[in-house]
Amino acid sequence: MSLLKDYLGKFINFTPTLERVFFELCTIQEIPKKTHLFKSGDVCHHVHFIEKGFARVYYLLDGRDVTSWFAQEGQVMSAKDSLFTGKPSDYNIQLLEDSKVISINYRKLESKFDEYPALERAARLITIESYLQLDDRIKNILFYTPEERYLRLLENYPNITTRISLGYIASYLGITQETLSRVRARV
Amino acid sequence: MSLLKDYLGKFINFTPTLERVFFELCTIQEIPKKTHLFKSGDVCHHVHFIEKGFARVYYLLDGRDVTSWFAQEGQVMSAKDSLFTGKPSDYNIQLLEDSKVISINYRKLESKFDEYPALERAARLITIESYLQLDDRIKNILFYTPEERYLRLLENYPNITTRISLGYIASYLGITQETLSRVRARV
DNA sequence: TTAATTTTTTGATTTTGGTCAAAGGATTTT
DNA sequence: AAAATCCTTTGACCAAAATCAAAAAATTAA
Repeated sequence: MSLLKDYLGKFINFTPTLERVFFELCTIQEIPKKTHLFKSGDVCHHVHFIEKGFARVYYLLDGRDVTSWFAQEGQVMSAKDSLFTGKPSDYNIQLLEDSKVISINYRKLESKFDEYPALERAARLITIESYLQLDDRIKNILFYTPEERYLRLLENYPNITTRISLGYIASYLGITQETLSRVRARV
Repeated sequence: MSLLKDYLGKFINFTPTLERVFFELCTIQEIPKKTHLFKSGDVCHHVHFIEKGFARVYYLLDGRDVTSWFAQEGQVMSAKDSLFTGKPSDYNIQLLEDSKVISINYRKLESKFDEYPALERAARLITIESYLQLDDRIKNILFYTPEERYLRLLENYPNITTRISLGYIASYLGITQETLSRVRARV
């Protein structure tokens, strides 16, 4: 649990009570790679925190498999389009390595907000963090060439090339794997 | 003020006290077109609500002017990359029509959250709305062709072509204005 | 109303990245 | 260890959009 406590520490000052209330909403699991934590079309009720391992969010559009997000140790992920709306999601979540995952029941968390405003504050701040990540992603897509996008991804995930296969990285960058292979040959 | 009250009504149940506290943070102004509400490099402390008119968020990258967001009557806009971080923004905000703008002091708003959790809740829900808008924008860019993106934009802003010049729309769609002109000729 | 400016369209050409296909490596399974 | 599968690279060709340039249309200012 220690990575999760570190992560949340940026957003909340845990009292013993708050800590107990929060961690009662969590379940921890060891899950083998390739497992799907979530499938598109379902409604998402959980936020997943990666204690160990690597996961991706992706979607399928007329046969194409497009990765839209990665999460490694110390990061959260969810099908937020569904989590925030209660509607079925466009996204899937899949583990790319054997992982240790803490899943937080977001519906139960929401139900604590009236009693524990500190939890609602943490949720707000984490939503802001998610917003800023998306904003960065859009800047990347709109302002930079594929080569620049690849280099910037490597800054955020220095070891991604040893952990994640080329095709997933390419689709995250919005290019084909052939193009990424050529970019890589150049740099 | 009535558009703003309608907008906020989706996120908060105003008591007379809350309403007074909130609207004390607001200033309303009539501002001529082409005025900049905000310039990149500055730190943003306000959220702007468009009561009347049209505005865009854009940034400049080695000479290119790229529009990243539009807001018309009933919508909010801000340089959120700065608003949420306190760092200088990459974005500019400019009015494209003579407008009536309500500006909300976000720093003062934040300072009310401890005393009025309902305000923090509204802020959280509006942040979620912003997140979902960005998520939609990314899906648009990654999944659809320029022609499809244009048609989808028209669904959200049916009258945009009569109000906003082609170049701004093109850069929002991630294409050149020549390409948009040809797309338009086809449809 | 005319002149000036800005916006939009059209054309020719170039560039970038996509597609299709196949070969080479690496990893996993039997 | 061999076979099978999966992942990555390379090549030839193609398509979409960018770029450069200029003309036409619309808007604004004089």
